[in-house]
Amino acid sequence: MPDPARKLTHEDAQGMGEAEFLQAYSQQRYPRPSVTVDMLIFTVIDTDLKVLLIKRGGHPFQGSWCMPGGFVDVGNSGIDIAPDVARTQGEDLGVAAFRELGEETNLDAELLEKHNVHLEQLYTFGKANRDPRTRVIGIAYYALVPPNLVPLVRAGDDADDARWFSVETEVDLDTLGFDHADILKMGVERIRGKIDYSSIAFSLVPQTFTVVELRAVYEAIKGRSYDSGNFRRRFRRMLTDGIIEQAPGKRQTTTKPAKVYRFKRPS
Amino acid sequence: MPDPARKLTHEDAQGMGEAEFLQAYSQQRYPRPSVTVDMLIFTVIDTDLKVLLIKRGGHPFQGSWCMPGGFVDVGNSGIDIAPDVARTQGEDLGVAAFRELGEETNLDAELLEKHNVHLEQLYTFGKANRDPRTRVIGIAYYALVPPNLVPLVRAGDDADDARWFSVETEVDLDTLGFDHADILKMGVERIRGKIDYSSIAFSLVPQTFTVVELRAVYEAIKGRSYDSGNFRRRFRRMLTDGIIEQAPGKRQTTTKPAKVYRFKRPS
DNA sequence: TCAATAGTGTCTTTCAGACAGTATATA
DNA sequence: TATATACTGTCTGAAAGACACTATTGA
Repeated sequence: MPDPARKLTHEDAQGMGEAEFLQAYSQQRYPRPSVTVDMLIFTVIDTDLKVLLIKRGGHPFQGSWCMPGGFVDVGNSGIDIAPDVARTQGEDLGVAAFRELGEETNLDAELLEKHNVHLEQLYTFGKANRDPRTRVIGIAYYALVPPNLVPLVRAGDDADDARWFSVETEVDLDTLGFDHADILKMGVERIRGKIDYSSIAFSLVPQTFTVVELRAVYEAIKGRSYDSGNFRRRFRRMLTDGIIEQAPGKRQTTTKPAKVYRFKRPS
Repeated sequence: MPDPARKLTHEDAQGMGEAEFLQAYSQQRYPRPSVTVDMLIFTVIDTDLKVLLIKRGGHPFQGSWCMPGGFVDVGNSGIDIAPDVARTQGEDLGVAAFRELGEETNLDAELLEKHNVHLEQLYTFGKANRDPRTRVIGIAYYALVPPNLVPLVRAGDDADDARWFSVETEVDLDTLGFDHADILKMGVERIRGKIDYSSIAFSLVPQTFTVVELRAVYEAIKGRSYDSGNFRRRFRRMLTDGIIEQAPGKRQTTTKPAKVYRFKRPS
């Protein structure tokens, strides 16, 4: 029987059955990194792409603006426990991201589901020394919050530790903590690419929306203007293709009211 | 001074300077997951997309075919060391993937560089219990190996523990170990999408190639045929756009020899 | 009735698919 | 000279950019 605090050799393992092997394996201790989910939370307000940042209260990067994030719950993996205590592996990665999203925005799971808040894995950042405390592997996720939920998010002009920043005009990439400038740049790139061949744009408008509102989302994300007529033609195609449908009611403005539409979610 | 084996509270940390905080922090112990890089190694041979799989020698999934992979070196993070020993954080994530690629293919770094073997992060798989031994976060990378390097890879009909499998006709998704079927499916999807707007196809042909050879790569990855004339037109456009250029020599066949071209790598 | 926004139609270019056809090497 | 493969050209339709134009509302 090998020393449980040392690595299992191939020879050790050879004669064991699977159950016995797993028992022996659980006693080992390898160096392991910390793992976090880092949340890139976007919205579009007034043709302007915004990201939610929080001000760090503690070291390191105390006082710097950062994307929110947190550790993944991995149960009792990798720590010493009594032999008769059951091993648990904690929460799925996507669940951790969803939980963090809820905690950081102060929106409950039901609301996030109901408004089809889009949550998707972006990339995993794992350079050594990206966190001075210890080795941290950070799995970045991005979320797209529709503008009508923004007033419910715990972040505003009053909160001095959580705020929406215009990606274009307010974020200072040079002073973001950790490697969060890299994460933000990659996140913007990703949604810029993805808006053309996916339905993520519909996650950044209210449940019913006008042609102009959808166009504003495209313009905010792409950072360019779209010809009104040409965009309408694309919109009409989505209508005939059954991707969207007209919804009852009209959007009241100061002048001519506009028809509203809704996204027909693929079931 | 807080107990170093317990979590630092916000109050503990409040009065410290950054250096003192980092010192106190390093003494803590949180549960941490294991982290691996999982390698999806592709090539195209005879208009057929192939993936490199290895047969597992040990538990779990003993005898099953799997994608190769290995643990990320995280230095001495997260383990108990004497206070006077320096903390190290190990290797970058991308470096770990490159190292694993070299180890699993038996190709040295110089050769991988010289032949522009493409290596890119795919996705991070982090469901709880995806590995019965302990909580494992697996960062999947995919590599594209040009066919002329394939004879140098330690994997062939003779090796019974490492082999190239046709993704279409030979891989049995139902018996792949762990969640590797999911990883493979996502990898194929990714290169299918990416071949249209990136230059990854050039990583799957020799340094100089004919129109037909490049077309074969497209057909293997997309799983469809391309009209010869239409594909040539696309090819001509790449030529006039300066993406590729003609190379000296011709490809000898049984009939009319074909011109060969090379990819002009953006510098 | 006028200003402002909603909404339509046309011309042009680019590019992909379908497919007919020409050119040139070897056997 | 036959045939296999390399390579070119034409017709059509889908979709985007540029831009002129009409429709409908509130003030």
